[in-house]
Amino acid sequence: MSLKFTIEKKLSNNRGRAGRIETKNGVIETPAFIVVGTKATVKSLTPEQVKDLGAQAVLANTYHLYLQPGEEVMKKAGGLHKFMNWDGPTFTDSGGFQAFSLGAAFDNKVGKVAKGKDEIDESIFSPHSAMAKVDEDGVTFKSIIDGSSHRFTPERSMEIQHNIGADILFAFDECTSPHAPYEYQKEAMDRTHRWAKRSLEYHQKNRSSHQSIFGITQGGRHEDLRKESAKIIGAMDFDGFGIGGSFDKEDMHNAVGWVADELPEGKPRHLLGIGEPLDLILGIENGMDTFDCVAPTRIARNGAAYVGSGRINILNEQFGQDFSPIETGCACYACTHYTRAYISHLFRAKEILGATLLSIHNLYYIVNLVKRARVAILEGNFEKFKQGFLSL
RNA sequence: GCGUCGGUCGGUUAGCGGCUAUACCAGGAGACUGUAAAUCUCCGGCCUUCGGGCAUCGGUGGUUCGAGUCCACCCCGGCGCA
Repeated sequence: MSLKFTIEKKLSNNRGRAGRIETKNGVIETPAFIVVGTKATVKSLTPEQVKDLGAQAVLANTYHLYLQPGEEVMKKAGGLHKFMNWDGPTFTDSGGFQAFSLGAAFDNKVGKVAKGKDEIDESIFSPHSAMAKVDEDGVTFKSIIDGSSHRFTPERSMEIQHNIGADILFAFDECTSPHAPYEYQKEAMDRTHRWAKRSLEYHQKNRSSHQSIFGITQGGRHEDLRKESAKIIGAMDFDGFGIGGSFDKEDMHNAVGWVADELPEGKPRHLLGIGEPLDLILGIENGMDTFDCVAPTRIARNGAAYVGSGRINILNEQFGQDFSPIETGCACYACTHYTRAYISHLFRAKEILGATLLSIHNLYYIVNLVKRARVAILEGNFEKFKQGFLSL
């Protein structure tokens, strides 16, 4: 096993812990927010900017890099680190999320996090779309670039991930819709377990020495499924675990806790695709070590910035003549050099620097929120830290 | 002065006798959770008991069951000729 995980300190009254993941390409001090760089780039930022704002690792995507530029280019380039000039640990997601985003989510425009049980609507669920069809052996995708057909199986996803060459890989899974009925959640979960076994076996036979694999647990919003999945995946010989699938917003931290209790304590746990401030704090409290999420960079490109415990839309009329920083007191590059009025102007003028500056701020905000949680755990005042955040 | 083409939301514009007058941009607001996303949604004349109701296409008349659309005159603008 090429990855080393050590726990430095645990919360006395809850599941949270601080630790470190050591990879060939560097250390991740946990809990940590992993920045998403789907196509081997954190959108609108250079790797130096990503590093300077405090990020420790990036996560790219197998589906996207397979389509463009293709695994041969990734391999010839010497792997993801060299190709994108990222000096640090890297992850690749397996393409399993695209089974959802291009499948059940594609036609209905639904997210993986439902706002509450009242929002669940099984009538808008269908397991497939014209863009992604799941069967027992794998997923047939259409290319989002040119519509051509492509086939992912667990073995194929792992092969591509080996060629991309990240440090931490994810087993191929099926992410389902929060609107899927219980029966389908169970079906997708059972299939994900079979795929996990196949992913692991392929990986163990074919991996490069520096590469580790995380298995992904599923189970949607159902406690029995979540626990069952964590038990089964947790018993497999993975280097760490991803917690995937859909959630009830209000119940997410509970679901994460159910899973954490079943997973082996000595291996790292990554909460896939979760990254709103409160979700991060509750996730950490409930035993999650790493996170990734597109939200900080996506909402940045769309003009929103994290401040305090909420958000502002920089395009709002009131910021046009507001010459204060995005957030007073913030130490990020954007806040120490630019005003809301300037960034608002950049967005109105459709100048790309606006996206860059808000991305820097949002990533700094999120990365540092998680770092502060780590420090709080190490210093034994996590509860105070959490209450401080909640009172904002 | 004559001829000609045109005047529809802040701008550009569709509509060429019929039912709810288009679309894009600018403006206002909201959403975004393992990136289909520098994207998407909503608002934008007045009144409303939220079911709707009443307006509106430069102006005034007219033709017609019915006019942004056809006719007459007027106002304004572009172009051409004097």
